[in-house]
Amino acid sequence: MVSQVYSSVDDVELVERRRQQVVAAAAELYGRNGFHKTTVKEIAQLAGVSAGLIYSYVKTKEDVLFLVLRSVLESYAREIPKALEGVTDPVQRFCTAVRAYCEVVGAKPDATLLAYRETKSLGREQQAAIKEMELETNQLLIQCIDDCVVAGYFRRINVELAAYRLVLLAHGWALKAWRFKEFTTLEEYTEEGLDLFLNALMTPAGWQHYLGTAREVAGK
Amino acid sequence: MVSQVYSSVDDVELVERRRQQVVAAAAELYGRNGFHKTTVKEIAQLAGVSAGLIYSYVKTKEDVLFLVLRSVLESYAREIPKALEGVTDPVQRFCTAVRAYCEVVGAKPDATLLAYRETKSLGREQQAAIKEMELETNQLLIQCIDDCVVAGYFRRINVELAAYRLVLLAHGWALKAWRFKEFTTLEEYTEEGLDLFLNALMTPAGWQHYLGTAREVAGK
Amino acid sequence: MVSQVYSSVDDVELVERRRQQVVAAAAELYGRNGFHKTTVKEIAQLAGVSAGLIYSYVKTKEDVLFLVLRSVLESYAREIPKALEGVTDPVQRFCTAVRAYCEVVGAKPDATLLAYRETKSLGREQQAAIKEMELETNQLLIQCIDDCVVAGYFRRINVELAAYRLVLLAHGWALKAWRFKEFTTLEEYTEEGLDLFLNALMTPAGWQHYLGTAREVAGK
Amino acid sequence: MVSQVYSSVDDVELVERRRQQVVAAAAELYGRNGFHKTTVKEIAQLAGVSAGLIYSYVKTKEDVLFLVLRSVLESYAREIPKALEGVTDPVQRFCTAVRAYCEVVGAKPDATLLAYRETKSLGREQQAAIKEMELETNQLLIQCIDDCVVAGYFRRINVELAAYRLVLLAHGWALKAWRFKEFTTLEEYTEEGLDLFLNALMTPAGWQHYLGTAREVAGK
DNA sequence: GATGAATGAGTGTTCATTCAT
DNA sequence: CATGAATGAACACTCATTCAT
Repeated sequence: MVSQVYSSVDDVELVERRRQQVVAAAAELYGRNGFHKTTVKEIAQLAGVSAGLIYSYVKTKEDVLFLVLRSVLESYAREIPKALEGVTDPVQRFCTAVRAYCEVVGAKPDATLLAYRETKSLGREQQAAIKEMELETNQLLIQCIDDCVVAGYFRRINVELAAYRLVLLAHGWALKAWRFKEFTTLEEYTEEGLDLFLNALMTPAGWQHYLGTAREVAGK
Repeated sequence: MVSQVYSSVDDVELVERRRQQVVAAAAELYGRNGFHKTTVKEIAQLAGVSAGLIYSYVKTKEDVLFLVLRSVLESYAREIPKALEGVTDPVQRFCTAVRAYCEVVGAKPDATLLAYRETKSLGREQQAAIKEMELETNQLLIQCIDDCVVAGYFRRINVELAAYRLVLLAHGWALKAWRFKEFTTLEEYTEEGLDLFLNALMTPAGWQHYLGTAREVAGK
Repeated sequence: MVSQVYSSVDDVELVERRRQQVVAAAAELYGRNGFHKTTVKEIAQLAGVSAGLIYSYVKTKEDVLFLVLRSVLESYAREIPKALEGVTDPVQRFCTAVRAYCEVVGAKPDATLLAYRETKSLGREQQAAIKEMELETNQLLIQCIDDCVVAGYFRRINVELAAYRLVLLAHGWALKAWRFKEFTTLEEYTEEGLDLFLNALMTPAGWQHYLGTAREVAGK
Repeated sequence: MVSQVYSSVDDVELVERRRQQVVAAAAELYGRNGFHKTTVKEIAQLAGVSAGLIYSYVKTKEDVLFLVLRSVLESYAREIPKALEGVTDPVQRFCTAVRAYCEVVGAKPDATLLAYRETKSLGREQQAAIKEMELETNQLLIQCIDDCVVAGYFRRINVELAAYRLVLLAHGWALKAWRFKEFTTLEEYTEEGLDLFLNALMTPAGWQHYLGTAREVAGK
């Protein structure tokens, strides 16, 4: 389903390496000046290659944007599962996922902003591919929430909607970072947000369980 | 403080009328194709005027974007106070403000999206003017929250941060409307969101008061 | 032969008055910014009329330039004969004509420059009309020189060529005024130039006559 | 001191070649239709390149004009010293310089006219650079005249003013060529002009020396 | 006669993309 | 595989000119 980007070069490893060069340069410039004001030549220059070369690894200017956005979304899809590794308790998994998401976004807020701003600059298919990837990430959160619901820790709520609220919690940092940075930190923002959600979602049984595991975690 | 846009035409009423024409057409096209892919000629055509005429009411293509975004932000600043008219109870005012914000966003989600996507396409000064307007709107929410805190109905929390969470609640609908529309309604989204916040913010005294006024409101 | 400029207004006096307004404003602006960089609106504004009005007295933008240049050339054709009034001695007439030409040019050097720069911006016919007027002015000089030749005061030379050298003497001040002003005056420039020509043109009889009349003039 | 024109292409030889192409085409068109009426696309077409290419070798349309004018002024600065090579006698050097100047102007009268007409279309800096170059050329004449003065051949006159009169002699041909061609030749125009100046400038010692060297030259 | 809003053709300039070397 | 010169389509913006009022 994820649409591929054509390259005239066969050597897979080289393709990967060159694209990373280009994507890094492009991400930098897109963040600074936006996609439309960034020229292919500028990207080439910052990447240390010729303008023509880019077209050996990509068919259009928009492909570069797609590669950049894909790499952002991939980092989400990579980091959250990584953070969840070894965490088994449902509520802990939920909290961990939320924190991980916020942290990934916090590490590169510009990248998240870019996705909001420029996804629409892609062609239909690539736009769909990006949305698809976002849905996959969301699925991770949905799964976490659902596990808590099934375990009786969370109330029976609209799971997908709840997941989106968490996504907005994470993305919200990026969207308003220019203001937030003036009076709070990512951690405070995340923890308070998490607290807000736990208050709203947790069942009495959930609280009992949560406080128990929290004590346990603290006891280690 | 709000930066003005130059017009070579003096007749204030005419300027207003023509700009509305142009802004309406531009908003439509920006929403459909984005700011950069939208041609001044396309705007002129949709607005039913000549391309040259636009430049009698605006100095640059970016000015048109500014006028569009300004009209969006103005609708926020207009609708929320309007909804609050005659509402005196602090908690009711809070709820009303949130609902009004969500509704105004829900009425033109594309416009809100546009602000997120294209504000950065403006020049420094106009960007600042837009942010200024956003802060003014936020101030309305901040005031509502603060009144509740002062009255003892809300816990003593970081008021501005809370306001931003509400802003994100409202904007969130626009940001993810493409998905939300598939499984929920604006009203459900808003009410559940509001509920979530009330749960997190309200003091016991607040609840007591709230349930009282709610009964009263229902009793009417 | 002199091409006319069409006006939709009949009242001759009004036409004259309006055109003077416009020509004065245009001359000022052409001198400052050149013909091409000057817009009709700018001229209208400086002239204190509406842009549309200009087109009641003129058919095209180039007509305005033509009127400006014509007024310059007319001032030559007016001032030189005026200076010659009452002067009867051939050599004195010659000297007077040259001095008058230099003075007219010196009074409005920008106008002369304008003629050099922008005559080519006119249409064929108007260009020809301007050249025609210049030839008429030159004819005045030719006549003066020829009278001196006939009287035996000047050597038998190519009269028209000599006339052109005098024209270039006069125009030369305008062409290089930016530099001349730094180390000489119009009068010194003129007198030295005249002296140069007299030296080259005068016959012995001419000198004898000239010194006699000069003494006479001084004696008054 | 001479302001440079930016080129995005590094290969010096290629830049030189392409610019010559463009300058030749532009000079032709400027001479025919003037700078302002000449389109960049027209230049490109006549030069046999694409419109976009011009902007690899030049930053603005005005840069093209500057290159054209610079090449004209450079030809003056090149041809006069070249003609003076091997000529040692001061008066002969003077005559040679004047003749060379007239000849180089006569070879491309349109180019000289162009300088008069369009220098003002340049930006401040480039205008200054052109004037600077003109002053350098004038310096050549000033030197020649001064040498004659120092040698006692010429009277003690305002050397710079005299130089300018010679410049106007040379340029005069270009300015009035449209008329001169009808009744004289460049050579006649030049020689008569030179004669006029020699008559005015030379001392008795100068004449004696001059007639001697002239006989000598004729004797060869 | 006078106004100035409206028109729309025209142009300088940019930049994604190609391709000969 | 890599370069960068060359192309040419596209677009913002200007301004002479018109015409309804």
